[in-house]
Parts: sequence; structure tokens; C-alpha cells
Amino acid sequence: MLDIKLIREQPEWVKQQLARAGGDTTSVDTVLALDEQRRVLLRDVEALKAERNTVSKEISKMQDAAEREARIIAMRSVGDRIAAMDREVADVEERQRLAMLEIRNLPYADVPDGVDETGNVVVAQEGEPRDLGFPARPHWELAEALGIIDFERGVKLAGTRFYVLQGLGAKLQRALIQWLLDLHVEQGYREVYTPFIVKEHCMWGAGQLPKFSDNLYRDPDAGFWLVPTAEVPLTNLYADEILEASQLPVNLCAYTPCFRREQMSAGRDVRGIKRGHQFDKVEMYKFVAPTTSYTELETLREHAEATCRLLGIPFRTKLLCTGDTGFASTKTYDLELWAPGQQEWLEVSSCSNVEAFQARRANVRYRPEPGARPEYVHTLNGSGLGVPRTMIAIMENFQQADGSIRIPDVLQPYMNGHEVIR
RNA sequence: GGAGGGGUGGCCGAGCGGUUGAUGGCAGUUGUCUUGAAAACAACCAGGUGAUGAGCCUCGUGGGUUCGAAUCCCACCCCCUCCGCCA
Repeated sequence: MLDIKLIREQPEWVKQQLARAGGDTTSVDTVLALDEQRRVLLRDVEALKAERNTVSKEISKMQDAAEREARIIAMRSVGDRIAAMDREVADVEERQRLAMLEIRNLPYADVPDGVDETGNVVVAQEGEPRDLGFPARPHWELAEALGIIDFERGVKLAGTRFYVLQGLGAKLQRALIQWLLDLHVEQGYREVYTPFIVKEHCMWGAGQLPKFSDNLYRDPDAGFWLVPTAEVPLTNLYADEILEASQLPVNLCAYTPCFRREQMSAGRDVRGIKRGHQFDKVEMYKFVAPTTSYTELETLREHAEATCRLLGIPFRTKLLCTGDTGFASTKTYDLELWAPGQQEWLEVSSCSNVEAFQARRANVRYRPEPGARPEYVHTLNGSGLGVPRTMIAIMENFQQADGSIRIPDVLQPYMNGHEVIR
């Protein structure tokens, strides 16, 4: 959610920034109109309430019964008018709130203009796609031949976009998760284990609702929602709390499964494990003081890049253009690992600064100085990393001519002595 | 699932229709005293809106009763205890 004061004071600039990101600007006018309406109503109803408060106090002190009775009768209609106007205010406020929730975040000044992913800019690359010396095979062929992924039985259990990992395939995934968490702890993050199911308000707080309802799994009877990313529980961890400045930055990392309906991507990426309804991810998350959030974004990006570097897989980093930057984000870097089997760069991490966009929704604040007014924190999130796609990159980059897969050095300590899957 | 108890400011905890947005304690900030610290004493110390003012709003949430609600009524949410069932 944007700052209503910013919209009030610089509506044209806000619209201009939204337009840069291809966002809808009509909501801004809706918000402004409702805001004006609300302020007029408030002025009137507050004057009435002030009168009621004053007179009520007078009544409590009156000795003369007749005079008192007369005053009470005179005040009767005031209460009704206040109640009616309060309902009107609540209605306007609710409509304003809903309009606010529809407005995406504004792109940061140095984000390049662009309409879609073709406008993204590669800002770093380490390693070159290498020649394996034999024709690279896609991971689904390798994994099936090695018996580490069972696609057919996954489909039998849960339908398309599900698979079963087994043997060293399952172990490799577990090793990867554990290594990622250990690495992030070393990088200064506190490991947390959260619920994978949350209440609806968490989805609003993290910005999944109202816009992305179609992509979420839920239990309507219980009011539960399955998390599409650890970002959701992590954002809400300090909801409605005021942190001390000395606590910041709060750096968290968490492993969670992620559940996504992928209705919008029907027919895309159906082969292999690139896009499932359930996938694992290790996420990094930061609560920081506003003035530091852009340097923290660079730190976050470095931490994510370190995972790729240590795995020994070629990767590149893209700065997303305005049109490809997500709804909640002001600035996003995507990290891509090279996958020789499919001859493509695979997005395995997205590192974003969302400034106060989520903090405002989830009401996460901090106190800049002892005794000072609380302010919203800035939050950042970055995958470190998405597990299945990293698995793809490992399988395809470390495949050998005989179809076996070498285990990356950093993961070997987590593989009980296994150096190769054959 | 059954029975009962409870949700008040950073924490604990009083108040149960009228100068109570809220007694008191702890924690915190500042000052006095002290070479310094501790102790003692004094002042300040919830959030939102708004201009760091006035006013208005907030005692789990939403309705209702009333001139007036933290206090009474209704619904919902959450927490705790005991019993049952289960990992």
C-alpha cells in the first residue's frame, strides 16, 4: 500500500510513476475523490462528537432534574445523526482502503523503463555456459534414467505438475535445503520455521490479496490459506508490532514449501520440475530502517549470488525493468542459473525492495529514536534459492557423458559421502 | 468434540454506566543527590488522525442500548484450563 499522504500531495507524480510501470492510474483518482469526501464528512461528524462529549460531561454534573431532563432530550437526535454519519464515514473509508490496495508499488528512480521482460537489463554475469563435451540432456531424461524422479507416480497421486523424488534425488533436495539454510545463517540471517498455513489477513498483509487470489490454495471453512512463499509468514511475523531501532536490521531465513495454483501458466513449463503446484524454497527476508533499504538490497543480492557462485554454476543477474517489476516491489533483481539441457537461463531467485509497501499493510513499525513516533520499516525479500530449478541446474550442469550426475562440492558434506549419482 | 475461565497501554494489572484514554506496579527516558555507580526522590512515558496545537478515534472485532459505554446486551474472533479423541 502506498502512503496516502504521498498520493494527496503529489498525485500527478504518483500517476506518472505508475504509468512507468504500466500500472493503472484511475485508482489514484478514485482514492483522491474518496479521501476528499472522507475529510469533509470527518470534519462535520467530529464537530458533532465534540458537542456530544461536552454536553455529556455537563449532564453528569447537573443537579436540577428538570434542566437535566431537558438537556438529555435535546441531545437525543445528535446521537442518531452521529451514528448515521459514522456509517457513511466507514463506508467511504472502506471503499478508499480497497482502492488503495489495488494500487501497485512505484518503481524506484534508477529502474529502467520497459513494458515487459525484454526491457530487463543484465547487470552481472559470472561463468560462461560451458561445453560439456557431449550433447547435454534435459533433467527429466537424466532424472528418470537414474530413477531419482518418478513423474508418472507423482501424477497418479496428485495430477499434473506433481512428481515424486526418491533415493539420492530426494536426498539431494534435502541436502540443498540444508546447505542453503546453513549458508544464510553464516551470512547473518536467523533461521525460522513458520506455519505453512496462515490466516487470511496474512495474505492481505503481504500483498497476495486481493490481486492474486486465483493463484492461492485455501480452506474456506477454516479460513486457512496455504503459503505461496515464505515471504507471507515472514512479512507478518511482526505485524502490529513496534520494533526498536536497535533491533534493525532483522535478517531472517526460512525454508517452506510453496503452494501455487499456476492457473495463469496453464500449458507452460509442463515438462520436468520447473513449475509445480508445490515446490520448496529457502527465503531471505529483511526488516530494515528506511534509509538503508537500497544498500540492503545490494547486500541481499550479493548473498543470493553467493549461493550460485558456491554451487559452481554459471549465473547472471538482471535488473528488472519497470514493466516486469512485481506488484509490491520498487526494485527487483532476478538471478538466473544456466541450464544446458534446456539451453536456457532459469530464474532461481528474485530479490526485491518493497520499501514500506508491505509494512504499511501488515502494520510493522519501528521507533527511530527512544520516545520518537513509530515509523514503518522497509522490508526486502529474496529467494535463496528456489529449490526445484536449482536442482535442474545442478542436474544439467553436473551431468556426465555416462548419464551420471556429479554432486557439487559444497553439497557433498550433506550427502553422506556420495559424490556422484549413478 | 464437551465443560469452564479470560482478552485493558512495551509487560503485569485495577476499573464493571458519567471530569477514566484509563488507578497502581515493572520496564524505559530525563533530572536531583553522588567522584562515579547503586539506592532514594521528582518529572515524563500507548497508538492513530491532525501541524510535535485543538478536536476526534481506539480498552480483541463488529453491531446494539443510552444524552453518555472499557463498563450493559448480541454476534464473531482469539487465548487459557479440564475432559474426550488422535499423532
